[in-house]
Amino acid sequence: MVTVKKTDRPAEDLKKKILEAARELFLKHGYEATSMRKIASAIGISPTAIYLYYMDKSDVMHALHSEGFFLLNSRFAVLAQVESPFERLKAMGRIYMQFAVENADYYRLMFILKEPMEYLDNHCHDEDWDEGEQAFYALINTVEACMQEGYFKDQQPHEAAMLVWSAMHGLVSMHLSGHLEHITHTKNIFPQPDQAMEQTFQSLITLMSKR
Amino acid sequence: MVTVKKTDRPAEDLKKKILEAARELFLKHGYEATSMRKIASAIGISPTAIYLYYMDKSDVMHALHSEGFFLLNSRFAVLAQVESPFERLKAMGRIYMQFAVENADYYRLMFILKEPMEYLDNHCHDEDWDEGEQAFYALINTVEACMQEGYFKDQQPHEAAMLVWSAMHGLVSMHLSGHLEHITHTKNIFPQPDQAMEQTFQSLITLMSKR
DNA sequence: TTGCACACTTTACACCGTTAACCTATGTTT
DNA sequence: AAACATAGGTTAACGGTGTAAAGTGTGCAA
Repeated sequence: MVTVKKTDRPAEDLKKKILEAARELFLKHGYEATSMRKIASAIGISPTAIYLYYMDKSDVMHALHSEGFFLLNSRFAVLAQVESPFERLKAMGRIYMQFAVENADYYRLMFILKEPMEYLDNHCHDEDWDEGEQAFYALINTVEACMQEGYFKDQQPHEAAMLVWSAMHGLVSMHLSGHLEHITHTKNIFPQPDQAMEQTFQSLITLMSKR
Repeated sequence: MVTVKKTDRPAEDLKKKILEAARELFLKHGYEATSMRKIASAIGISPTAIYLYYMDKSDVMHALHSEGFFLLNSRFAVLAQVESPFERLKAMGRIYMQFAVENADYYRLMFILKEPMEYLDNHCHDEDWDEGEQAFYALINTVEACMQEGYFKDQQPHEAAMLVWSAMHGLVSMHLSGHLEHITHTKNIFPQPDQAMEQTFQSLITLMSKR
């Protein structure tokens, strides 16, 4: 028989439904509020049925983890349009920042929570982080191009790239954790506390602009 | 009777014992592995007895949170010896980095985990974060002094200070989460992956050195 | 002696991730 | 057709979590 089987893989069908339910719960209520039991009841199956398709909770979350990197890289795609290296670097930072704010839970899963990282360590297939590494390579290349225009003098490309990433991650994660707002709101340090992240980002650009 | 009562405040005595047990468990096994039941059994009381002295788990953890800030500020004390503003800034960064590495769990509790922050928001006594804000003021002052020597040109002190803190926090938290090592080890980007954090720190100093 | 308040325990509830055992419908082999 | 095997679930259970409510014993005051 050569006809396409309707129910070729009902299994994979349920796997998708599980992931969809997990994503919906995760994006609505965050990591910890997304339990195996809730995922299961959302699609009307028993909690243990999930274990037929995923090894454990961290495996489910890892699937979302990968989705996040795909999303981020999709956003980075527009950077190909930006010719000037330094402008590209700035745009990259802005996209990164926007992604983190608009997809806070994804960001936490990708860069802050340790569970997906532990999954990678335990099940040791590194190809899953390829999307992440790919983005980092793009950053290094952009930094390298900036150096040819006189930026980041006396620096190594990979070190400068890591520095930029660190600064952006630090800024963004302090915003997401509430520490940034806590500091900027309680005392009269920042004239416009609401724009603390934006202003700090500008400050980074100013610092990097020096040649 | 004017004699000193032996059991003047057995209550506060037990409160201390609870905190000691919590600290020991926390520093040995981390936040999540420190449960109310384990704390209780460590000192031979029932789990619910803790609730006579602390509102909930986040309250207990908040006590350790405060300890962490006290510890960090103690380390910062030596900075008074450093006269040169820029040298002081560098030393501040190094101390911050060392503190994070040597007291990873404290650092997570202070700057990454959201539970202690939620406690502050819910129980709204801001004086607890004073130690944290104090440290940030010290950073602003140091940055301001650096500016008088020509550093951080075209920047606002509070913005530059926030930038420095963001960069340090980003660097340190990516180290603690394992992301930094993951990136630097898997591919041959960094010649000496083990010193990735140190080298990125140096890169920050190089960037800040420009006047 | 009675009564009461304090300090703590016991019990209980509603969750959690995960394992092991069980069921049942479908399809295949004998 | 009858027996069997397997896929694709289920139910029950274990050991854990934070926390609320009710119960208990002891010391002290009236």
